[in-house]
Amino acid sequence: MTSTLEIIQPSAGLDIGSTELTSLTSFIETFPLQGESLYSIVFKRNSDIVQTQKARFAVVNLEKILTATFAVSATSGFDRMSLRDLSRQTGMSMGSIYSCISKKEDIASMIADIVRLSSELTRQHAMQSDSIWSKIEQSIRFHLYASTLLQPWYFFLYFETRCLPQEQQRESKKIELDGIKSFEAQIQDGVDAGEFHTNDARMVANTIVVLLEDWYLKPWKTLSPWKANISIEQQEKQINNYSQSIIELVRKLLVDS
Amino acid sequence: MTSTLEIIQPSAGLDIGSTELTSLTSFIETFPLQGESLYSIVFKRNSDIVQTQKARFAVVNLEKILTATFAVSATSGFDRMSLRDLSRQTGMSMGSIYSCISKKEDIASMIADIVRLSSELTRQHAMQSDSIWSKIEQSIRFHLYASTLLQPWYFFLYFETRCLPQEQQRESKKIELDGIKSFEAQIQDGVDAGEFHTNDARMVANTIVVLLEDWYLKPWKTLSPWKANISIEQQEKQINNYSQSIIELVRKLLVDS
DNA sequence: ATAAAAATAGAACGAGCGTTCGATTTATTA
DNA sequence: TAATAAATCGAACGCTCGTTCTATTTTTAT
Repeated sequence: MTSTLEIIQPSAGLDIGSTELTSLTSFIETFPLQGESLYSIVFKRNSDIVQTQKARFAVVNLEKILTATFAVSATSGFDRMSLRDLSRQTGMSMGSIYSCISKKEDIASMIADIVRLSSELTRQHAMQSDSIWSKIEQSIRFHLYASTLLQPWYFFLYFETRCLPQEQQRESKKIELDGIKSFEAQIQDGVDAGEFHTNDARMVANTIVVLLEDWYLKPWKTLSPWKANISIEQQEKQINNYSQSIIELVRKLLVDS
Repeated sequence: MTSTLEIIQPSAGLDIGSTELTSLTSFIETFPLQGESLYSIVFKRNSDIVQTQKARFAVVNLEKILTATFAVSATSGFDRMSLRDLSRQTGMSMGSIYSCISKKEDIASMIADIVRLSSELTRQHAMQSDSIWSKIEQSIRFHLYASTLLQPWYFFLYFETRCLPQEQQRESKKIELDGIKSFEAQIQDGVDAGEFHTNDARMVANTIVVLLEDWYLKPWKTLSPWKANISIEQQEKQINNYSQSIIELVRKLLVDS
């Protein structure tokens, strides 16, 4: 059996479009990891684990399982969530659940896989920009958009990393470090080109990353009160406020004085 | 039985000194929540739970239990840590463990209690400064010092909040929000007094808080490579670097331009 | 409509959990 | 030093967990 870790082939057929992103609405038009196709992707990328053969059944059941996992484990944690809880919440029998997974841990692995894929897409998108500043700005925007649409997924991976096999735990840490390094490199490029001024590129990079994390980790902060069924327009407004706040903050740290 | 939550009486006998803090070394001289006395405090504050009567035994055993809890749950999480793990790690029998606690959850409650107490001390300390800027700077320094000495405690509470009873969960969230509000109010004071310039005091406050959290949450970031037995001098150096970085960052956001 | 294949159901199993409790050892007191 | 109290021990209990497995139902193909 191939480990989930190895199956990551982010560029495999997924197109993220090439336009400059300026709104959540336009992001939604191109981002592949959402709606029904999200669970189709989960199904395809875990075909070695999922015993159910017909996509029609698998996609529906994976959605049930993952949605219920987010709901239950957000309050009680993945370890405390029993598969009987899951069975109750989804209305599926044990047998059905176990035809989508081979063991409980698989659920966490599938989630981790999608978040890693999303991170990979973020990186790819940023590389398309030409100017240094635009690269930074687009990285921030794309990350905020993606982590908004996939909020429960990002949240889960952050808090339940310890439920993954060690290899995947290390991979998750690595992704965060890569994110910091990537911002740091871009900032350093700007400094070298005379566009920015700072003597602590890493600190600025790190600040960006923790502010991005804060967005999906703390929906309860008054910064972005996460209501159940908030309208797209309101979401657009909030996310624009926050991305503008981050971008202005970074500009102050890099450009002023 | 009194709930752990109600027992918090931070000012009860604990003196935190009144000098301006400028180094970890000087902090260590006055901070009460460290060394042996830390576990004496744990014992006293949980006398309604701990069945062991003689402090001589209780303090030693509480230290064993909590130390082992930090070690085991840092990698596998509190839920996965069985009391048999704990028994093996501490060399204590089940009976001994259960004379310090009445149920597993008590361990988490005791830790939460100390972190809350530490947060309360931080707030008290900051209020002693006279100038606005000094209040902010001292809050940052005190928080970094305290969360360095109590790193496993802070880390545990952040990741294991969900193991606590709901009432205590809410209390933990509240403490973070209070921290943000407190910084925000101080910044706003500065703006009103004409000392600072910003149109987003909350964003700056929030940035400070997430950077402070980052310090104890991510010891593996190259920012502060957390070695097992790092010398006090090295720790002093690292913590000074980081606090200077935060303070300079805040200064740029509030003072420049 | 019938036969084959796939999906679903839920009872059953063994392992490991948190917790209890009486026996035993160690410490304190007179 | 004997008597009492406190601390420690670890086997035992009941329960819930992840997982398995066979019978049954539903879907698909002929």
